[in-house]
Amino acid sequence: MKVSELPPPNVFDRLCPSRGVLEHVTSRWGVLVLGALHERGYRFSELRRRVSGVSEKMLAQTLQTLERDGFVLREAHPVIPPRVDYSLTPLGREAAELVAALAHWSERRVPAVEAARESYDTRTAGASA
Amino acid sequence: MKVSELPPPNVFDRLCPSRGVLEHVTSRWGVLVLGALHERGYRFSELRRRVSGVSEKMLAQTLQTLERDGFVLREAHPVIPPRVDYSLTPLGREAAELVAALAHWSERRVPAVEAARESYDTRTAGASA
DNA sequence: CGGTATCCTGAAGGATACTG
DNA sequence: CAGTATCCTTCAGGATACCG
Repeated sequence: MKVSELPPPNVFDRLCPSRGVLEHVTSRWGVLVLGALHERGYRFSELRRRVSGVSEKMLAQTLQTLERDGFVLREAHPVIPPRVDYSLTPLGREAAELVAALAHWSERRVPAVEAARESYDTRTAGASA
Repeated sequence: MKVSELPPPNVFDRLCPSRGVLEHVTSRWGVLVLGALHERGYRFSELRRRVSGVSEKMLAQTLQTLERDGFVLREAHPVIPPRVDYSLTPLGREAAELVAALAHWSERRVPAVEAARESYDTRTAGASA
């Protein structure tokens, strides 16, 4: 007998598991952690400095989620003081490639976006007067 | 005289404008709206059905943000009943390409992620016993 | 150093009602 | 139909304190 026919994954479907995967990868800190680890491996505190603005709590939480999803490899070394290295798995590298492309695009397009905002604000100004 | 030397945009910097651009593009509903509009233009209520789970309020708010950033073109037709068409600008299409790639990747990798989660949960089970 | 546990606040976001 | 306005709830996420 054949395996049951599952509906094809569809991120636009609220209940599809792919929606959750996408949300983890595009989460506020997930994007930046993947982007950073795409450069190289980092220790916890290095990563905390690299991803400016992230709290210890959110970094730990984000790393756990990414590790559980199979994107991040966590290596704890039993030394004193403790040392934990984080890096990407092959699966995580795939995600990080795409995310890094988006990050670089955002950096490159800042001027265009700022121009669009100014234009929008001008057009919209006093519309409610 | 030359224009002032601005630091190169860097998403890892909490204060860099590119961080905000990236956050708009990767926001919960922004990703899906860009992904949907990448397929074709949509009317408001069509879009609301396409992006399952989004509320009227969040869809309107997301569209406004994306329009202001120059990603989305809004065309209101003065007819009764009202009709508004949304589509991507050239800039928005660039973002949507990248976002759509990420969305499709998420759909394709669901099995790998689910396997990783199961493995993680098994490894982790009873670790606190 | 690399976390976890607890508490607490603000902002995201849903439900509902109303309008052009 | 395509919103806006209002209210209310939930929860992401920051601050702090503590542990292995």
